[in-house]
Amino acid sequence: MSPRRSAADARQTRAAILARGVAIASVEGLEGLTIGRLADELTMSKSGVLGQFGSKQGLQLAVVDAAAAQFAEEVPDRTRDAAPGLPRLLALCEAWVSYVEREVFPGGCFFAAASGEFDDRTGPVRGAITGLITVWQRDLRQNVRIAIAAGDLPADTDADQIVFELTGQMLALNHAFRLHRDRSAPDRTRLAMGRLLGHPLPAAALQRV
Amino acid sequence: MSPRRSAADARQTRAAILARGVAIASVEGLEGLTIGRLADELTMSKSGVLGQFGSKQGLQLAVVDAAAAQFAEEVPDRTRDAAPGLPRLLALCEAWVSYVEREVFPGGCFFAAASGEFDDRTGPVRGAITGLITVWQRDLRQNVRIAIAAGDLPADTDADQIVFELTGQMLALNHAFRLHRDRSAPDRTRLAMGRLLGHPLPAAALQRV
DNA sequence: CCTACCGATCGGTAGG
DNA sequence: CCTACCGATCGGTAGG
Repeated sequence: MSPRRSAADARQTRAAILARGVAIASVEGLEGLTIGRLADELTMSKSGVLGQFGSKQGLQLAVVDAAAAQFAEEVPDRTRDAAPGLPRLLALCEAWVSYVEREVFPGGCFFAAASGEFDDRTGPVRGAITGLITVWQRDLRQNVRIAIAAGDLPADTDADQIVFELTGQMLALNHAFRLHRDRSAPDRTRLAMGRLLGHPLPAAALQRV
Repeated sequence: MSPRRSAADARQTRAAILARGVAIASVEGLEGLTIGRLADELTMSKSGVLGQFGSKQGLQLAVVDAAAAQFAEEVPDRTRDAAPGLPRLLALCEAWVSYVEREVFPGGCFFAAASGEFDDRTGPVRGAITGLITVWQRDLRQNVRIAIAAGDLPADTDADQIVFELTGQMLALNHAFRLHRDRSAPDRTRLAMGRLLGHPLPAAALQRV
C-alpha cells in the first residue's frame, strides 16, 4: 500500500477525523479540540490532519457540519412519521429529550456547548453555529404555527414565546443532566414541555413505567 | 517605591488580578484565561500573577470565588427588602433577568458559561462551580417551599420542578441574549417566569412602559 | 499523507 | 513582584 491514497481513501480518512473531532469537541469544546491530539488518537501526523481542512478554523467548520448531520439523523429525521403541527412538535421534543438521554455526543448536546463557547466571538464558526440553531428553531416555530392553525394550540398563542420556553427546557435538561448528573431531568423536561404544549409527550407514558 | 510590597499592596494586586480574570474568563472561559494574557493586560510579569495563586488551577478557583461574590452582590443581595417566599422568589427572578440585561459580566452569566465548560470534567474547579449553583438553586427551592406553605403557590406544587423550569428560562435568556443578541429575550423570560409563579415579576410592569 | 521544521505561547520554576 | 529560564505543545509551512 503506497502512501499516496485514492480520493475514496481520502474521503474515508476525512470521515474518521470528523467522527473523532465531533466527539472530542463535544467534551473539550471547539477551541480545546487540537490538531495534535486528533492526529495522536488517529495515529496520523498533524500535517495529515491539517491537510484535509487547511486550517484549524476549516477543521472547526467541518466538525460543526458533521455534528449537524449527526443531530439531523438523531432528532428531526426520527420524527418523519409524525404529521406537521402538534404531532410533529411533540415528536421533536421527545426526540430531543431522548437525544440527550441517550448521550449521542459524549459531552452532551453539541450545539448547547458550542453556542456557549462561541457566543462572545465573531467569525464564520459562530456564524455556522447560529445559522444551524436558527434553522432548528424556525422548524419548531413553523410547527407551532401549523398547530395553531389546526386548532391544536390556542388561537392567541405566541409562537416565538413557545419556542423560547421550549428552548429553555432543552437547555435545563442538558444542564441538569451533565452538571448535576440528575437522572430525573429527562422526565422533568417531558413534564414541562407537555404542559407548555397542552399534551403529554408521545413516548413519555411508556418510558415512565 | 521598592519592588517588595506590603501585605496591603499584595491584597490590592490580587483584587486587580481577579477583577480582570473574572471579566476575561466570562468571555474566553476558565481554560481560555491564560496567565500570560492576564500579566500583559495588567503590565505585570507572569510569575507575579502566578505567585498569588500558585498554579493555574489556584487562579481558576480564586476567579470562581470572585465571580460568586460579584453575583451575590448583583442578584441575591438586591432582594433583601423582599419577604421570604413568593415576594423574594419574584424578586430573585427579576434580579436575575436584570443581571443578564445589565451585562454585569462582559460574557453573560459567568456560571452558565463555566458550568457548560466544566460539566464534562472532574476536579476542584468543577466542584466549586457545581457547589455554588447548588446553593443558588437550594435558595430558590427554599423560597418556593415557603410560598407553598403560605398559600401563595398551589399546595400540590413540586418545588424541584419549579426550580428546574425557572432554571430553564434563565438559561434560555442567557442563550438568546448572547447568541442571537435578542433584545426581546428579557421580557420573554419575565413573562415565562411570571406564568410559572402565577404572578407578574415585580419590576416588569414598570420596565414595559 | 509523511518527515522535519518554524516562531509563539502555554504553565511553571529558580533565585533574588 | 521581578528577570531569566525550562520543556511541552500550539497552529502552521516546506517539500516530497
